[in-house]
Parts: sequence; structure tokens; C-alpha cells
Amino acid sequence: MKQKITLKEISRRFNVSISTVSKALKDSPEISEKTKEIIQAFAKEHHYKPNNIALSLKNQKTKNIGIILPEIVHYFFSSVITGVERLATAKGYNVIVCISNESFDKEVINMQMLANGSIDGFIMSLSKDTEKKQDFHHINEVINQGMPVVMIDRITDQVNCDKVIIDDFHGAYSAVQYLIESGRKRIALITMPDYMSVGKLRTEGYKKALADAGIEVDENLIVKVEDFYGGFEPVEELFKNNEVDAVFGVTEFFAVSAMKIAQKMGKSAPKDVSVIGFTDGIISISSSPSLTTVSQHGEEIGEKAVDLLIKRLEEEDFESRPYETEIIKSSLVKRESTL
Amino acid sequence: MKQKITLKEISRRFNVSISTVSKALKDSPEISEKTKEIIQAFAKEHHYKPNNIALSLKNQKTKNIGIILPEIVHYFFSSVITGVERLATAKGYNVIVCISNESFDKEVINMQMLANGSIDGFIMSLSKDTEKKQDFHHINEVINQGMPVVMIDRITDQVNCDKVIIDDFHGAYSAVQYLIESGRKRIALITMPDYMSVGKLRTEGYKKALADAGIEVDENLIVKVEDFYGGFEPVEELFKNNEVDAVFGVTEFFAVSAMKIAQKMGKSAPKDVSVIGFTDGIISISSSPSLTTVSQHGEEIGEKAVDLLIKRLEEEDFESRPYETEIIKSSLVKRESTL
DNA sequence: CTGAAAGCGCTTACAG
DNA sequence: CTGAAAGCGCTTACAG
Repeated sequence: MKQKITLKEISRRFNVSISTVSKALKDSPEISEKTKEIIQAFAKEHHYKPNNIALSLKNQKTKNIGIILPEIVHYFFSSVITGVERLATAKGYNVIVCISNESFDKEVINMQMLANGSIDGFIMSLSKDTEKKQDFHHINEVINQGMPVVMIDRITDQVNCDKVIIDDFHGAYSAVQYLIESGRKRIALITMPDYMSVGKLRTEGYKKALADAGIEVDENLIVKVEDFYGGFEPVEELFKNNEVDAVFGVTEFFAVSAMKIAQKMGKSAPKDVSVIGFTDGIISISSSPSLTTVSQHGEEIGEKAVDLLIKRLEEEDFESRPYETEIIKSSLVKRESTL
Repeated sequence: MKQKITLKEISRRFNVSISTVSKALKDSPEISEKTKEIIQAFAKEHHYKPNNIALSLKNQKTKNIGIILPEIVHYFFSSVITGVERLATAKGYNVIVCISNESFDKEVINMQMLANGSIDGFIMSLSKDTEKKQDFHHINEVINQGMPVVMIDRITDQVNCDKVIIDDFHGAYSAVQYLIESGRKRIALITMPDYMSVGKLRTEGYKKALADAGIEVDENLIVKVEDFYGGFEPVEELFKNNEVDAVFGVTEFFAVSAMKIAQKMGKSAPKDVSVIGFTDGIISISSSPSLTTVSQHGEEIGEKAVDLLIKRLEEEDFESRPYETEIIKSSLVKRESTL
């Protein structure tokens, strides 16, 4: 049970001062070669590593970045974390993950917990509650304290900071356009409530694509789902009461769930109903037929967010630069659920 | 841009000592009511929160726990994190997440990075490389330094520590038994190489179930997949060259992939081929037909791991207690891919 | 070439 | 009732 060794212990061992040990280990030219050799050898043998906490206190930076996400068990967010973790680790930062579980209160608590010196900056995506409530004081407070924040995906213009998003509007637009080009006319939309920034943009993309093709928007074909992982009865109603030859779902799960409901009702995909989703995750690959979908490139979003955050943390001139909103291009991945 | 306020600044503001401020904010009986009131009011107004790093250094504990996982984008591991994060946050701990990406080297680097004082203890699951290599010195080193480790899911008996696993053997056993009871006799197994602890146990469960039912194990029906997310050609060969009336896949993805291959070859599930997977994730719900699967209760595993870790961290008598291996019961979730 | 001192932000036993 | 001092583990400007 050899505990971690400290500078103090090494200094005592050789009857020198702590400063000498510290300098010797940094190979400072101030210290004689002989002393350095002895001390370095001893440190190596005992696996000396400087204590991170002490360094953090001294340097006034933790080399930790905090990330607050609404959830994590689904492809998009976990791929974001993968990207964040990869670049952060490569740059010498640790990643502290908090999950708001779509709750405003948890989001606030998480932020305050981390803002007390545990991290150097935030990456975050708004919880559903927060978007509904439109209350962003906790984020602005943190920013006012001088801690940089990068918002991703679910963002708001009521917070002034760096942002990384995808082109939700265009992603949706081109998905719907693709359906139209393949001859579909009765295209249903399964989307989120409008207070969700991404849901709103994707809905607008859908409407614009229809309009540009001269197809009138039929509000009966638009279903807004409150609960992202259940409660799809309205989708059943949709198929029952309307003629539908295509579905665009603004999440993978919306799309596949709609497809399964259609299949249960005797419609076959893609013949009777073409289906396109959003997020190119495992669901899309595993479903039958596999799903055509808009890829969000989550890892790329995560990496870009880390890049912006670390720049603001480390680059002298960057700190005072105006905030950027980086837009990652989405892309349509064609599979079996469309013709 | 009001920076975070410190005790020093408050003390200067009222011309008292730092000690007085510190005590006043802790509502110490040593301090006069009047002083306490003034200081507390001021602190509240300025949102004073003690600096976590300073507390960590003083208390010699960080209230952070580190978790190292092979990957995160798939259901089982992300549900483990969800469970870990939930209980940890509730108990006042932050969670630092590292991803080994199935690489031994990254696992070692991650551990060393966190072991330098950033965290109080580890939760981890072995990378594929590490299991293959059977090199666990980095874990034992950390434990020898007095830092508790809880291993989950992918474990080894070459490290002595608390562990949380599921009953892989029995989970597999009952899945295969269920297939046998429904009349299947030519049951294929899609599994991992034997060096993967969980793969090995599930394979053994499969074999035992067959043996107990008096069915001879046909090695031609066993496919070992090296790459967990691709390279399923051997599965095609399996169906081509053998009569198969059921498949047990030791991951969700193995099972669904095999099912899709069977479907492509004109076999229908569950009529021609019954299919059971492992992990009750979104793939299982989204596939057509939906997948019967062995649920691993990832969140529960995560919570139990946190529970064991924090006990060892905080409970006086627990520290010296013998290590426990907690076994979480798996359960068979029946859906459409079996009759 | 080596070491004492100050400091990062906090706590707490001790003195007054 | 208040404050000075020591300490957590480290770094670094300064003195010798």
C-alpha cells in the first residue's frame, strides 16, 4: 500500500529543499546535473507524478471541461461525447459528464456544481424543460463569471456564446426534397413541439421543401410528439385517417417507430411508404428495412465544440474575439427505406 | 464580468480575517451573530461558493469519480453511465468519463491521467485489447496506491477489487433454454472470441443449455466475431451451409444483424428462425420483428458500482472489508423475434 | 547551485 | 469573539 509520493517526501529523503526537488524534476538548468540525476531516478522509481489538484490550484486552471447533456443513451448525444472525449483527451483535458435528464432543475444544479472551480469551461445542450421554460439565467451567470460556454445542437439566441449546430433547416429540407423527387406527395412529418429549437427548424425545412415544390402543407399530416420515446398513438391515427405515402421523422426513433406502425397496418416500406429519419445511429442500421436518414455527424460536433472551447481558454487573442456559430453540414444517408 | 469572489476578498471588504469569514459562512458558534449576518448576506449577494479545488486539496479528496469504458455509443455502456451519473450526482460526486476505445494503451493512459489526484476512485470495464493481452498491472498499481477500483461487466480474476457483473452464464443459459422449449434444435451462436470474459461465459451458458437438453453441440453452428460492429460474412456462411432454426447472439447487434441476414436469405423470423439477443437496448425495440433479448440492467449495474465505491470511500469500517462481487440478475425480455 | 518565502483558496486547532 | 499560523502539494521570483 505505497501511497502516492510527494515532493516533500522526496526532499526529506535527500535532505534538500522542496524547491530543489521541484526544479530538479523539471530539469531546470538551475540545478546541478548530479542532484538532478539522483532525484529524477528516485522519482521515477517511485512513480512520482505531480498532484493534479495542487497544480490546478496553483495554475488557476483545472484542465477539466464539463459537458451537460439532456441524455446520453441515444446515439446522437453519445457520439457527441465520443468526439468531445477524444479531442479533449488528446489536448490533455478530462471530461466531466453531467446529464440533465431533460430537466431544468438538474441542468441548473449541474452547472452550479461544476462552476465552483471544478472545470475551466462548459459544453452544453439545452434540456427540453429549459427550452420550454426559456430561462437561461444560469448559463448567462456562468458566462458573466468569465467561464466560457459552448452550446451545441439545442441552442438559444438568448445566450451569447460560441455555438456548434448542424443545418437543421437544410437537413430537413433536402430530406423532404428527396422524397418529393421520388414522387411522393402525401408526406407526413413526425416532429417535436415548436419550443424545441431543432424541432422547429426541421419543421420549417419540411414546410419550405413542400412549398418550393408547390405542394400545399396539410396540417393533418403533421404530428408533434411531446414524449420522445413513447406515446405514438397520434401516429397511428395519422395513418388511419389520412392517405400517406411518405414519412419524415425528426429523430431516428420517430422515423423507425412510424415505419413499424405503418408495417403493422399492412403498409410496406419503402413501396407504400417511404421513410426518412434524422440521426444516423444504430437504429437506422438495424431496422428493417434499414433507414434513410440525415446524418448529424455528432462526433464532429463534439470535436468542434472542444476546439472552440480550448481556443477560448488558451489562445491569448481568442478570448476577446466575437463569438462564432459553427455550422456542421448534415448529409443524407440513403438506405432501404426510400426508393 | 464579475469574477468569482473569494474569502480573501470578503475579508478585505469588512476588514476582518479570512478565518473569521470562513467560520462565519459555516455559521460557526464561535462568531458573533452580527458579524455572521453581515458576512453571510454579502456572500449570498455575491454568490459566493467555496472553490472546489481548494477544498479538494485541503480535504485530500476530490469528490470526483472516474469511469473508464471501452466505448459509449452503445446502449449497454451508455445506460451504465446514466446509472453511475445519477447516483454519483445524488451523493455529491462528479463523474469523469474516459473512453478506452477498446485499446489497452488508451486505457493505461486514461488511468494514469486520472490517478494523479483528479479522482477518489475508479469504475471501469476492461477494453478488448486488455482482455486479449491479459495485462492488468495498471489497475493493480492504482489499487496498491490505495485508490479503490470497482470493475464492471468485463472483469478479470487477476485483479482483486469490488466487482459488479451480471449472471452472463445463466442469462445465456435461459435464453437458449427458452429456444429449446419452443422446439428449436439447430440453434446457432454468434459470440465473441473466448478471451472476452463475457463472451466466454455466454458461450458456456449456451453449451450447457444444449447439453442439459440432450442436444449435441455442433461447432459449425458457432460463429466467433472479432469485430463487434461489422464483418458478419461468417454469419452468411453459417446460414448457407447449415440448417439453422434459431440464433442466439451475445450482443443486440449480433442478433439483429444475423436476423437481417437470415431475412435477406428468405427466412422469416420468428417462423423459420427464432432470434434472441443480449442487451435490452433501442436496437431490440426498433428492429422488425422486435427482438427477444436478455436484459442486462445497465443502470442498475452503474448504480451498484457507485454504491460499492462510495462505501469504500466513506465508510470507516468498509475500507478494510473483503472485496465483494455483486451479481445483478439478468432477465429475458420476450418480444416478436421468438414464438 | 540551493533554499526560504509567498501564494493559489480554503480549514481548523490554537492563542489571545 | 477574532485572528495568526500551519497545512494541503505545488511553483517560481528572489536571495544568498
